[in-house]
Amino acid sequence: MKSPKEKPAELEPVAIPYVTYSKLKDMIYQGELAAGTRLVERQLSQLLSVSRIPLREALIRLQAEGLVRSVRNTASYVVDFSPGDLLEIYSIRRVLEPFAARLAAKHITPEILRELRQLCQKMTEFTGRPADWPKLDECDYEFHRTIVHASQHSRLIRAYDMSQIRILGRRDEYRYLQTAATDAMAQEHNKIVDIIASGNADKAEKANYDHVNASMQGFIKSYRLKASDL
Amino acid sequence: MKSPKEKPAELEPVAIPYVTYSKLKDMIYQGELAAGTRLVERQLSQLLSVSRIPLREALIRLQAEGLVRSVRNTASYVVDFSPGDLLEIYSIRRVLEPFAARLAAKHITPEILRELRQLCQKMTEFTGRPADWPKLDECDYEFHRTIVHASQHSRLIRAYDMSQIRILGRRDEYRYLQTAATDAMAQEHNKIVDIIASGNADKAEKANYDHVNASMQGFIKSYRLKASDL
DNA sequence: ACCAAGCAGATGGTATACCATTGTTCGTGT
DNA sequence: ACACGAACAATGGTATACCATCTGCTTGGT
Repeated sequence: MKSPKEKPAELEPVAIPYVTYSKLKDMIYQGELAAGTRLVERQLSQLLSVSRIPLREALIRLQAEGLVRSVRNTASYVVDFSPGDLLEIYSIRRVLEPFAARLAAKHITPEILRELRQLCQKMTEFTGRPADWPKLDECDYEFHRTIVHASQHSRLIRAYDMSQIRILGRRDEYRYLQTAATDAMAQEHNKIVDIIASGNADKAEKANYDHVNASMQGFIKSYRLKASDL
Repeated sequence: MKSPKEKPAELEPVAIPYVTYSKLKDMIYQGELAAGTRLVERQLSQLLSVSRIPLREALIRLQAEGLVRSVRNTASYVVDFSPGDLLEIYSIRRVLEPFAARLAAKHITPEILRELRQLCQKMTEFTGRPADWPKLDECDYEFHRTIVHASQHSRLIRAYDMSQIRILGRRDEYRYLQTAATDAMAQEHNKIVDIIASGNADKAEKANYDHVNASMQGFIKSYRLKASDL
């Protein structure tokens, strides 16, 4: 029960540096802070109504995560992602996600399963409608991220979260997506959930590999990249 | 050529927060800061002759890297690694390193190759001598880390560096190592280098997988763990 | 007209000081 | 004797201020 006397102010139940970090991260992924933007500390701290200390902590975290690049005694910049970077991201996904799917198949719970099915359902609302493809990509990211977290493998989760995978949905390379491809993607997601639900680790691993690989090959084709290095 | 007039002091050519971070990291991996140690900021900053600001930056980085755990408004502690954690580390190695070996086989240069052979050579000095097995483990780590860096895959490198893989050499679980096993390990390293030198990506991937898997199985056996989850 | 040196403003880096929170100890009342 | 609470000590969190460095512009000389 609450104490009868009023609490003084209940200042900030969550840590200021964390919300600052989250806000900046969202601003970057939402494109509000475009690639290459110079991040001026005093300016940003004023914008977010915090002082420079917690702001700097947020920047350090973003730097560790590879979203911000800092030049000593000069400035920090929002990193830019080249097609080569995106290929790197696809290739690391192709390594991490199948393993995550394997573990998820072993640790799956009804709650997570329900969450995954909801994300699948939500995704079907956006298929076939080009205008909604950014939302579809966000949905795609959430789906795979959920599987990774379901792996309960802390280092795998950290590796995943530090790989800027979410940026794939921020690019306009979904121009290679065809209406049919979005439907296929949704169906593949359903298939992956079914396999995870069945507990078959080997099949889950392969299904997730094939799924990512398909996206990656589409991306390569769309950008006419050479994939021989990966 | 140097300027004729004396430079004032040439204060700190490298960033203070970075050397602080490096020093703390080494102290943790060398066991100088044991698992569970409470890290008191004022105390540590005095010990390392820096102020709290750069020290805190170092702590933030270590926290992001998973070597330090911070409790809000209370303290930071050096993390402790359970056998389950070590198993996690082996399992993530088994995912990351084969991919790294695959890429290394494609990007290998004579310089890197020479470095790898040197590390192999250095390792043979320690095989069969139980007293030197900690050094051998450090050598082992350097070897695999070099391959990972040779992959030239920035996200893979970051994932690897954030997975506390070096801690495997800090544990005393090399009690499962037999003299014969250390020789086998050195020979496997040589074999991996040869395969990478040959440029055969598939074989390099498999060789590295088998190598890590062997260590992992030895560890599982030694600790009587169940490996079914991984 | 162009280049270089230096000056001034902007900005990141760090030290200090103060605030907030937590944990502990000591004292008081039942 | 025990339990509760109040004050204090220790310590992490943050704001402010100052220092160092970099940048760009201005000015003076060739």
